[in-house]
Amino acid sequence: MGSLPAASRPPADDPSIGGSLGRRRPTLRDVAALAGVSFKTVSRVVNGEPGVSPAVADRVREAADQLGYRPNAAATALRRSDHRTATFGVLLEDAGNPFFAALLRGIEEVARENGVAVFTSSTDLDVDRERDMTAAFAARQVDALITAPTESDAGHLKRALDEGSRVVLVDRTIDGIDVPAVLVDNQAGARAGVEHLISQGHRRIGYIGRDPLIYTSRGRYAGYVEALTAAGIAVDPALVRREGATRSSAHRQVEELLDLAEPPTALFTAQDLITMTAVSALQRRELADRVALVGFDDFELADLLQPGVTVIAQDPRRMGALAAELALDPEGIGVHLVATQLIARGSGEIAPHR
Amino acid sequence: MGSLPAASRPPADDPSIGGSLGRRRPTLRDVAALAGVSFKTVSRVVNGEPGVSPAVADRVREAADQLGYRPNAAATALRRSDHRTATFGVLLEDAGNPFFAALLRGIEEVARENGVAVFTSSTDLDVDRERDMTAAFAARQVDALITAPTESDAGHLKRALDEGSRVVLVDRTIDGIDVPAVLVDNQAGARAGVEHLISQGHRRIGYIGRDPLIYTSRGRYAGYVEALTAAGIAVDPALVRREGATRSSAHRQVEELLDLAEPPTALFTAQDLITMTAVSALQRRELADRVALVGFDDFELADLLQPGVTVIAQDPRRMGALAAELALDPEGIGVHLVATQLIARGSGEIAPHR
DNA sequence: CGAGACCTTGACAACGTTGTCGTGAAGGCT
DNA sequence: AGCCTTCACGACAACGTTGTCAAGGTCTCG
Repeated sequence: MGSLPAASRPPADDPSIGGSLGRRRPTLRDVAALAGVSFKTVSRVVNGEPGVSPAVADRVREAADQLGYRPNAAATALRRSDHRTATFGVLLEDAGNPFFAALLRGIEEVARENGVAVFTSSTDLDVDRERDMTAAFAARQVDALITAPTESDAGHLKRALDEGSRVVLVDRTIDGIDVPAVLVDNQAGARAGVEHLISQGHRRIGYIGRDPLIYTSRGRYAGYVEALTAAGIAVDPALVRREGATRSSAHRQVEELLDLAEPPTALFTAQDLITMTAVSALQRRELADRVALVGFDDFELADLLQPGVTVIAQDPRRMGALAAELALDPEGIGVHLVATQLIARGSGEIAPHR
Repeated sequence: MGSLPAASRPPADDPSIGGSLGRRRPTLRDVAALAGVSFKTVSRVVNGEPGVSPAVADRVREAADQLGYRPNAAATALRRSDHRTATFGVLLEDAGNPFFAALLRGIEEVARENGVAVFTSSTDLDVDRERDMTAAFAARQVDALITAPTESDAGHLKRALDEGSRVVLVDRTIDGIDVPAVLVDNQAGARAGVEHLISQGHRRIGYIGRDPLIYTSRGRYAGYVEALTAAGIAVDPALVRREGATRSSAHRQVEELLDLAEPPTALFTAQDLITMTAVSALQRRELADRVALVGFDDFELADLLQPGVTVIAQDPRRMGALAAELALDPEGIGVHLVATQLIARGSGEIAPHR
């Protein structure tokens, strides 16, 4: 939205200094000198503490505006007894993946509304990187670390807790640590998706997921098994692929299933990138209209493909917002489940073909 | 060894390795006490400064490891004469948009390799939000601010410069400030896209862009005009829409063009979201095979749509990496152009229909 | 009109680190 | 042997802020 430039406050009216270099940032003492009070009084005014007469407070505010005073965040963080920094660290698998990108936006939104700045980093499921960034964020004394942990020990998170940061898990949880979490019921979601396929008459349903080390992968596979079992269909290991976590591993596994002598009549794909890979493979083989497909995670353009892709949609933005609220609330606790939703668009409503 | 209450501060000469909660973070002094040296010596070892004998250095490192010492970032930032914080601020339009998400990943990558933590925020083109977050990042003394500025005055960026942060522009530039920038030649890219349509025989080519306040919108429109003019085709204002910057404004404008009594035979869409909107509208009207389409920005699944969508692709990840390198290099300077590339996938190769 | 309570303000220490300088010991040179 | 340099290390100030406490003034009330 092209909003017009709003009224802008000019910085210090100091045209004398042409060179931008070397100008020291004004401190409490500078403001105090200009206002003719002690620097502690300025501190009080800036922080809205009581005990300053209105007249003095006005004078101080004027001086602060004139100099363009801004508190030094490092000094504040260093000195405050509660060690609050108004900063979160967010550690997700991949900020480039639309699911996590939306999740990040949800966090950002709530953080901004509360004056909190957000550190971000992507782990790409690399445990070392995760540990390094956790340490980097903890060293910067983030008030909270919001993370989708890679499966490993929780030591680094415990340590972050020890050092005074809150920890909130999102999308994934991990044993050995008791912190609030925002999750979806992966098992129920996947079960609903597979049941949807079964209700179309499918009995040979392929499953393509990611490494069982990933928390979400386990739940989704359990939902697949549960749906089949409930329908009296035996789980055929030949139709199950759950290795790796990359595009190329997804690609390979999709091809493997379709290359079977007796290929599945439907596919359940357990993540957005896998679903896209499956669409690609089905299209290339001109099977998009013959093999049914339901994917976990909604994604952009799913409705514009031919056929539209039926998905189990999450609400990552909401998950992020919820996680941020838990991070803000010192009393925040417990596991919060966000609902999934089946969105039928065509690919999941294809009847079995041989 | 349980000092239970958190209120009192235990003397730090307690080398027990118990995982007690609320444990105060060890400081230089704690390590020094354990190693039997002065805290300044520990500081030297930690920072790899010379002037410490190997034997003492080993002893110090051992003590630091045992206590799990980590430097306090706030104290360092406060005290250092160069005010480096090993922190960047990144301010983009929308971390949820795949273009900016990839750009962010590019920045993250380079930052991580150099031990730099990254603050992120999305502006949604809101000038106030942009100013607020710039201020929030500057208050935290980021070493560099990497931003795709919303069109407005550069005052807040100048001020960030004044306060000692480097500023690097990415994707967009702005007048009144002389800082390094990573851009693409929007005009040349758009021109190539429109020429591609002209070469298929199109002469009624619609243009759907965003508010001209956005830097990239101006260049892309100029490329459209340039291509038409070079081919001797008059620019027909009836075929041009460039208002707003939202999905709904894009949607409305696409519909308007297609509703014309004499609609265009081809569309040039100046941004990924607009392109997706156009695909959606064309599909709904069953015109996807009759109206040609070239879009600026590549996007996921563009090759799987029917027809595949011809685009002018950028390389946002590389743009981000380049911007981060410029941010790291105190000598970094100048405008860096990253090439665009036309990727033909079908939609841009449709011949004119009436 | 005096005593106590309250209000406003300032002086000062402290947070954990880096930068500057001093000091004593060891080593090199004539 | 005497002097100067170098080396290893420590003492201390300083960064800009918040927390604690005390000083001085004003107000209330008996």
